Amino acid sequence: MPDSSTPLTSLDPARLRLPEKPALEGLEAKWIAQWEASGVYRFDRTRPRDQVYAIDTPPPTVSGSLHVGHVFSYTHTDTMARFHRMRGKAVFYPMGWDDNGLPTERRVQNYYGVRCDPSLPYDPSFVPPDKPAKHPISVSRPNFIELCARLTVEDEKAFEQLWKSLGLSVDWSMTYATIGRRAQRLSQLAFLRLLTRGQAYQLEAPTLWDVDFRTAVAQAELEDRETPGAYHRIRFALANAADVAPRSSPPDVAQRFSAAFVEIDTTRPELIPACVALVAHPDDARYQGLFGQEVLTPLFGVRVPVRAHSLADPEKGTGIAMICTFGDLADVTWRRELGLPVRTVIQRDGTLGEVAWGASGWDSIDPDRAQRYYADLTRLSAAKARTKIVEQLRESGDLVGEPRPITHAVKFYEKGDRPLEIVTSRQWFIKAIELRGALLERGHEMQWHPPYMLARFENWTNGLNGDWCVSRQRFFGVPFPLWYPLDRTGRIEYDLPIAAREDRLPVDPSTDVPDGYLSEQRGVPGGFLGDPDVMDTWATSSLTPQIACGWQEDPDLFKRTFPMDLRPQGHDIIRTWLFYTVLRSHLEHDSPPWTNLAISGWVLDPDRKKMSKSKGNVVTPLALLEEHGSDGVRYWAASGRPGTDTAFDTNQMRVGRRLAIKVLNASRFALGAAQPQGAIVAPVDRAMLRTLSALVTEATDAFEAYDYARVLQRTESFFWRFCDDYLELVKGRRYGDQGPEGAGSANAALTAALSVLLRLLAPFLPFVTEEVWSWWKSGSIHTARWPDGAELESLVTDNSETARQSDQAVYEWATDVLFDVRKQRSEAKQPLKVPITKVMVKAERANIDRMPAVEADLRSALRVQAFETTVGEPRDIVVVGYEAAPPGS
RNA sequence: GGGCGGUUAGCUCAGCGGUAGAGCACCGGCUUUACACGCCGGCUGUCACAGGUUCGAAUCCUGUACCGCCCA
Repeated sequence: MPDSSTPLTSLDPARLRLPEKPALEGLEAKWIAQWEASGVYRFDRTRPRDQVYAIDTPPPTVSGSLHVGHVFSYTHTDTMARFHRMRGKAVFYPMGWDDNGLPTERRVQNYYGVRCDPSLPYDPSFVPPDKPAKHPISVSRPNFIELCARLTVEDEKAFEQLWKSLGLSVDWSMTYATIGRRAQRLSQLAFLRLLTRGQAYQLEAPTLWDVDFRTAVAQAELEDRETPGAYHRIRFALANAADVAPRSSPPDVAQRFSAAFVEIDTTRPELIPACVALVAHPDDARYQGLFGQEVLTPLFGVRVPVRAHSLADPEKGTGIAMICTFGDLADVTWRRELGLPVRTVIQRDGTLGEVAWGASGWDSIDPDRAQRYYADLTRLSAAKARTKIVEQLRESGDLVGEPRPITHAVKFYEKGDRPLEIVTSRQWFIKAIELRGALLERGHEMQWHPPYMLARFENWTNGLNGDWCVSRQRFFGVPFPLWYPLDRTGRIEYDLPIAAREDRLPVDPSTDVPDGYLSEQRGVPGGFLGDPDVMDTWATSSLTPQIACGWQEDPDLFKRTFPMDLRPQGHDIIRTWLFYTVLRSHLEHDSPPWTNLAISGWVLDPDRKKMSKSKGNVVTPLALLEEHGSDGVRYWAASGRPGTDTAFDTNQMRVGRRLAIKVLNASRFALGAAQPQGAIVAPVDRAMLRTLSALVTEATDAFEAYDYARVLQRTESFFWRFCDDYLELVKGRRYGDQGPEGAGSANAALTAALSVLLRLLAPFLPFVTEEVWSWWKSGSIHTARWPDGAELESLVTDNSETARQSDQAVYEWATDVLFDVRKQRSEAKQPLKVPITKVMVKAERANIDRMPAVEADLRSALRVQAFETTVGEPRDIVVVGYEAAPPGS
């Protein structure tokens, strides 16, 4: 630390370099280059764990664009990083890029005009066309991933430039990418460890499924959307009653048995062919007689039982519902708990599949009739099939009344456009549900800033309804490091997965060959097949602490950085990134991944809506940085308190820019005539320094508590009063009005205050503070020691309680007089250059006694020729007159 | 339906048990030797509403309303 031993008041006139007219323009370019060259933000990996401050930076999605929301929250993190660096910690502050996953996949497809076909072999000589071809070119998964890597490298350069412009004090020698080789290796390694410990398993089960992306999705990726729909009242004939009628009776005959119908309400009538039972609440008096009986599905004539289950809601519709394969998650539960058969009609592409009515599992009392109706539904999407079946039901007389439109919450994949279906498929899962209690405890082991964000985590953890489905039927992602043997008939033996050896990772099972096999054996009986899926991108992102800290790669680094000190992130991804990272760390390290969580709010547009690209209200950050200066933009961002949503406000950026300019000018003043320096003896100087000392203590405490916004607010507020009152008050004295002793005191106090104020502001305004620091100090302000209150107080000889109170009272009295006289001058509309001839001061004895200590300062600051004092109350300060304006002015 | 946060000056927000605050906006004045990217001053409020606790409530408690978010 170059400056740590330099006394606060030291000022070497020989090295002082003051610009004529200081300006903010060009400071970003100048200091970014300087910082890079000198390596001020480089992590010192020789320091022991307790001297390290490790930050688990959110890797931004590179295929998207950066927006003000990023600028906002990354600035918060940077202020904290800078504080801890100045506190003497070795700050471990790497940057990751999240290039893994669907958004990149889509961007690469469009950019190069390719599509991924995982069945193709790798083509090492493949070169993408200059322009996308009319028809997409099919490429292998490794080729596709190469293209993803190529494009994301470009995106990452642009991101890095922007982050540097913003002044993030990241160590740019430590970056990682979530699709990079290291991240892939660690994702696969961590997965294999889970598999070994039985914490990952595969299962063929009903899973939430997006029919457009044709992939499974996890609970955390769902969102409810209010969607228009309709209740359809459908009648089911009692099977016994229907037996009375001829089997092929036309609808009008069946209607005669109207007493023998039960009516249900459904929003998904297209699932009637998938119906396996009806269900009502066991206590529902209306249906007691029906339990155990059978009914016939309309149109298809399938006998299904009526069952009782407590999950059935008597208040909903008619209180009795149909159970289908699968309409929603309740259907999945009912099927499992009631032991019902599976009758799947919805396929993975979202259409209704072929069914052979009358065949086993598709029994019907009238297969021909069922087939006739069903033929018109086959290959229709669920939505179209719904329209069609409503016509059919109306025609058959099984639709009671007309559909009643409603709006209801429907589950969607957060990136999807159509409602999710539930499809039975083989997927990999990581255990989570049995760990709920342990994870809640982990939540309590960490410090949350703000604390109430813990409730979000608890809320989510308590609401978990299944294990984490981690397999995705996509391409650009980390593949599962697994193959499956094929038996003699070519059947895949899922129960005997072949795991890759750890020392081979990362592997791509679509091109790599498992040990003991030849590549010719891929896909042939007796051979093998690679697992075709990739992992959920969160399965990689949930390992950012392990990736950044070098788990299983750099044990020395890992020991010095893990568990990390801080995870900063947005509250929108508590249930995903935060939750999964806690889960993985719990499973792998039996520890929370961090000690502190700083949760940022959102940036809201003027209509109080979240700023987002889709809403078209995003401002490009680069333009903002150019217009308001990086320090100005950072000022706005840092005014947003932890966890609080904050309005996008260019006005605040202007205020921040003004603050930065003020720092330049005030510094120039403070340093402009800083000789002679002497003992700090004037009461106002001592009072100012003690107030500043209290500010330092408060700021340090607030920063320790992650309340950076408070530090900024308090420091700014002090700084402005410092400029407007203190600087004005001592201006004449520091120029020598009252002799060398008075000047020496003022200059020493000014120098010390400036040194401290610059350092307090450095985490927020890194550019302007570094610039001013460079005028008179060696080394970077960003590695200078964070100020400390005791050090400031030590400049003042007498710190007795009496001296404190007395100096403070003198300072307050001086500012009272300053204010009263300024006000009268303003009301009299007299310019400052016109001297006031006399001010009559009537006040309490104590304050009159304080006059001599400040009178000379006040005379100079206010241009008062004389004060005339009398003891008395009430206090009365009166400007008696102004000197006549000089002739001709 | 459950949970969390919010409601303070025209706007953005701080204050969270002791006489209502800041910045911006607005109005008036001032070239003042650090700064006109500035300085000095002025105006602005049933602290959402209703109860309660307290000598005293914007602040603590209970309830209501509205806004936002999370979860089901």
